[in-house]
Amino acid sequence: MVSQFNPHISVDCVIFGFIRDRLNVLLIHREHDRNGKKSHIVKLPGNLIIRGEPLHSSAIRTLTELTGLKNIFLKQFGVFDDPHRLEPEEDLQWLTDTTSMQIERVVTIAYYSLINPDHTEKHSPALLNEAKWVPVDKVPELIFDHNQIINEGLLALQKEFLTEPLCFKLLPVKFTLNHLQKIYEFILGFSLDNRNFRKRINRMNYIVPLHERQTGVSHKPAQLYSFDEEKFNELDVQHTGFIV
Amino acid sequence: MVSQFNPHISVDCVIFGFIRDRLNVLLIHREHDRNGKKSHIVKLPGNLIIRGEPLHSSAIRTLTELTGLKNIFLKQFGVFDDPHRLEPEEDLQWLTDTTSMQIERVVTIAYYSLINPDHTEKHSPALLNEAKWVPVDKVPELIFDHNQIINEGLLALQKEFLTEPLCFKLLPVKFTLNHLQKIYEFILGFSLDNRNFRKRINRMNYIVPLHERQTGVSHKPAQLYSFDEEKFNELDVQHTGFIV
DNA sequence: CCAAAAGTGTTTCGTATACACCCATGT
DNA sequence: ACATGGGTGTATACGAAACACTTTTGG
Repeated sequence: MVSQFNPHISVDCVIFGFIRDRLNVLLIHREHDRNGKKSHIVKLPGNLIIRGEPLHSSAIRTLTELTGLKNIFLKQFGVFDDPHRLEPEEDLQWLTDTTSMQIERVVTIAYYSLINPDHTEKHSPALLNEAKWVPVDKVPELIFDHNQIINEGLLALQKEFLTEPLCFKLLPVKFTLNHLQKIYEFILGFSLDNRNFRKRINRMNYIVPLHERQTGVSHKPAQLYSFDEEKFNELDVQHTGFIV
Repeated sequence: MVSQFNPHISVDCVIFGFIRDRLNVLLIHREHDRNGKKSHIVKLPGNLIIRGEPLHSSAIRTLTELTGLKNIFLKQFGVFDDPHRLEPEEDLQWLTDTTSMQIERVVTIAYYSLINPDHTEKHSPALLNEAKWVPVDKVPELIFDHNQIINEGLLALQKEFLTEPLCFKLLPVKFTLNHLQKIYEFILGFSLDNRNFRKRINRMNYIVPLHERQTGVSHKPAQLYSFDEEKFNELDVQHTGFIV
């Protein structure tokens, strides 16, 4: 029987979500028994592609299984092809065991994805079992080159955050300006002046104040805003330096 | 006998060079006979990778064979994986004929490269025969999805041109400011005010005037400049908006 | 009334933009 | 002397940066 998988190419996803003022990544934790020897592996969500499957579909498949979300933002940011990336031997063994395939070399295409964890299907079996949110600055040692993939994904994200309106993928539809600012500060790694930040935002007519305020907070409730994507796209200005 | 090639993964290179105020791409022209039927194909430089070969090495191999250049700037910008990208049938036939391999599906990793055509080995056999410089706005119909690859490479180049000092890869070591400006204008697709452009350049202490001027031109000879990469790297400023 | 976060204005400085003419060289 | 591209200065306007206190709510 010929396997449904293409054993030469895989897709890995770095899924970012912002939880309590910190950027987190979704990681898969798995126990593995081999000849009675137990090992615990932590890895990025991802899989060998199915024969004839577009890479993008493979990534979507992985994400939907994990989060129950449709319409996920995905961005291909790199290719990891080191011929020795599947070492050490025991990690490769895990892969051959779980796929039951002879694996020679796998080139993986890496995507990052931005989601709002509040929107995920909290009771998806994957999220309850294997998948866990981990702050980006507390990622443990992962299998293969997955630590490197996260690092490069983060760099790509930081770079594109400067010029594309990616922040709204991490935010709820209705958000406060301070929440927006926190996301920028964390991802760019430096802090912004609150007054100047708000002045910049006010100049952007595609970030629109709603007739609505926060509720249930024990302090002055903040004005809620939303992102008007249509208005944003109308401006065909070159977005060099979005926000900052 | 097992082929040396990995029939699942290839590398294609979009090689840009600036010739007479225009951006050009290096394309491979090849005649192909099949059962007495001749066809003429035009394609990007690129190949199936060799088993166990890093992608970057494969790209370098292709480029060095073509241009005789060492130390070539290469940037991976995309992955082309459409399961049907090798259609139509006759194009796929060309590939199976020339590789003598059974080809199922090939995912290609695309790189762009920036070179100064003056530095290429003019008498390299490849440049004399198959390879030809073609202005980017006059690229003919290419095999497979190679037109799309060029288009996306150009978009990636335009984007990165705004934030990285890529221009110097296209220029000779000693260049004039007007030459630099022409490159920006062509690649970004709009024109720049000469006086304001020079003012910006003057503020960059890593673009240094030499004690040397142009010779052999029938007009006022221009001041020559060079790029001081060390000085540039010392500034760890965020280069949002390099030049423009 | 206290804690906690929201929200607000002014000044200073630097850079972006717009714009038109003279200069040095080869032929 | 003319053709060709090289090279220069000023005035205006807008946005970036720096900076500290008052407001509104829930507990």
